[in-house]
Amino acid sequence: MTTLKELAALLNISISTVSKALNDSHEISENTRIRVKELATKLNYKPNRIAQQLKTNTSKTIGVILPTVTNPFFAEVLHGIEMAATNNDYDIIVCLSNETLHKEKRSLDLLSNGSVDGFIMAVARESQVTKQTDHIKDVIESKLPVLMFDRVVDDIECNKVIVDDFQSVYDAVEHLIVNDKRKNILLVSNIEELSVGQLRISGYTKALEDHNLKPNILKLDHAVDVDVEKKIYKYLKANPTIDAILSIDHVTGIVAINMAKKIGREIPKDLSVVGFGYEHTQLLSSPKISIIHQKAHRIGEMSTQLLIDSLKGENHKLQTIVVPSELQLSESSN
Amino acid sequence: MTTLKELAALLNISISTVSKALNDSHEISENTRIRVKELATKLNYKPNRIAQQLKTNTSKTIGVILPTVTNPFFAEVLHGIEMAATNNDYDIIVCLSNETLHKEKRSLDLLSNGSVDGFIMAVARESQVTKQTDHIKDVIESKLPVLMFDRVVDDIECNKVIVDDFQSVYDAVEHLIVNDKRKNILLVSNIEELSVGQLRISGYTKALEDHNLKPNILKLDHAVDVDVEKKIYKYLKANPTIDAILSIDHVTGIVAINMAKKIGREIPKDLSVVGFGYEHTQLLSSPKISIIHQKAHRIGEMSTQLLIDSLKGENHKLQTIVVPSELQLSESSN
DNA sequence: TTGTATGCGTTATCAC
DNA sequence: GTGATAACGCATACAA
Repeated sequence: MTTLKELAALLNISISTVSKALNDSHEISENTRIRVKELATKLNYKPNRIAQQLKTNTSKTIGVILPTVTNPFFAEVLHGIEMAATNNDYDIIVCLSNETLHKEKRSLDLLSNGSVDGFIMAVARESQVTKQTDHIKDVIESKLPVLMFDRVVDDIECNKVIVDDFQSVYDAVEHLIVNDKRKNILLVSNIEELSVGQLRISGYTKALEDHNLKPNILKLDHAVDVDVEKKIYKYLKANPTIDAILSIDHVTGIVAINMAKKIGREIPKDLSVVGFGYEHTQLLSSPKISIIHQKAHRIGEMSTQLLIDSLKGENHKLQTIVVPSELQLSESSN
Repeated sequence: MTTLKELAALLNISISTVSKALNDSHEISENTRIRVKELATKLNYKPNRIAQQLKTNTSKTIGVILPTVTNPFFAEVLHGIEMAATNNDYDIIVCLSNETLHKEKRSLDLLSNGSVDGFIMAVARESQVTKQTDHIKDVIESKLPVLMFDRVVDDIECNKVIVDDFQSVYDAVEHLIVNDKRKNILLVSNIEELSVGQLRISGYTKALEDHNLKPNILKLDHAVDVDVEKKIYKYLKANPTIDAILSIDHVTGIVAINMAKKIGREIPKDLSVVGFGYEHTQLLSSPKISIIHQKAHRIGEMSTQLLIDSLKGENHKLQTIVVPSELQLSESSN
């Protein structure tokens, strides 16, 4: 890699002159500036990022800590983060907690040494369930800003970007009741221990209450495996009065459609199915599932922008941004 | 952040003594070493990573450039990369090319300034289609090692980790012919312009040739949208003699199953369906699709290990590793 | 056993 | 308009 020193030596001028010339300092003469720049491009000089970082004590890098990236929600969020970061000339270092406390802790710890200027994270399942979040507080106390999205710790004060989990489910359920005239709505859940799961269940329960209907919840293991099919199949078979299904994750809704068809129930005639979903979710089911589409990409973008703003000191008051979801109904034309 | 200087000042000893003590140098007395370490842990001292990087001229960071991360294949590869990197005490900086040449170029360029010690990448669609790969060659010439996986540029010499695209499809097709007695196998393709797509098509064509059958290819736009359903539906309707479908991506196979059911074809009785797939792919279809399961996670792990080995100078000869896929048949028990 | 000095590549302050 | 010098935080060769 070419350095300032090398350029200076070749041009027989001092390092500082080269530096200034490259940075378009007014002190430098037109002549030398051109000479310097020519040689620089010729030798493909690039300022050493590490040295700049040491000098300025900022890394222009964001640490991104995700529970997993094989879940399409987080993948899409990551996409949004990457775009926004790039647009602001930030890099991202990505760590995956794999839903474990210890990996999350380790990642925060390892990056809290100047590697990053701040963090964007969604809390690992284990941390959230066991309510162990001291490691996150430590980071914040060490003056490294943390932005939490989606899965959020209530008693930690920091910028947050969340989804309207309660409201979006409430609205979807209400739509099932009012528009589709459903009375027996089953909720299928495999994430009831997460903050988002609880919010979604609350939205469901409240909507039913408000319409004097009673809730009906089928809980599944959070490890999504083949058993899911069997359990849903059995349940639907045993409860033929179910006339709508609300899945609060992005896969059991599709499974439910497949199982219902197998039993011979007509969709959407005798059964409405709503799930959470993303880009291609609807393409994978036939008849089409209705989805609560979380704007994952947007969540990533907003999180990044909010963190970077606070990094620039443009935003000192902490805030919580709610990104609304969109209810995408299946087109009955299918 | 605590620094060596601060520790030294508080202990009234020199910086280098502190440094040596923390690094367990034999030169330092038991006594001071303990004193130093105690204070260090008390003040939560962490060596400034940036300074270490500048000093040692290595970043212990790998640049990972992916075409996208919402495709589950790349998401799973990323997971593997992250795990292997973490195990080797490396960080990863992730950039997404969004399948474009210019973003890929930009990412390589921006990180080629000391930010990373090497790259792991899968070539963007645009770069591969237009055969513009000079930017990659430039990086390699600048002595930054590049490892390419999955989508690979033949005339670039570097370490590579690829999938047995040709062979796995060949085997799958042969299985359809020999075991399932299929004679009219349709290939559904939306990635025929990618190297991997071409290899998969070759495997298909060759297998048919070897059994004196004739190929039959349905090409779709690579933008996966609702039209896919209609096209597949129409085709199946118009060609009732089709008795097997091979999808060379991870979504059109499921769509094909749904459309075939709609037409009334029985699976797997009169129609076998094989696609590419990952972790949860099979869960999303009913009856189960058979999948060629690429070991995406393993591809990520091996890529990372190979790159790190070469970084350590343990591996000077370039190699190409082929990671075999696994044909996962649908259990007819469903 | 401890301390001093130097350099990594850059930027910035100050003197010439 | 140019250059010498210091500093960022750390590691290490060398001196004491």
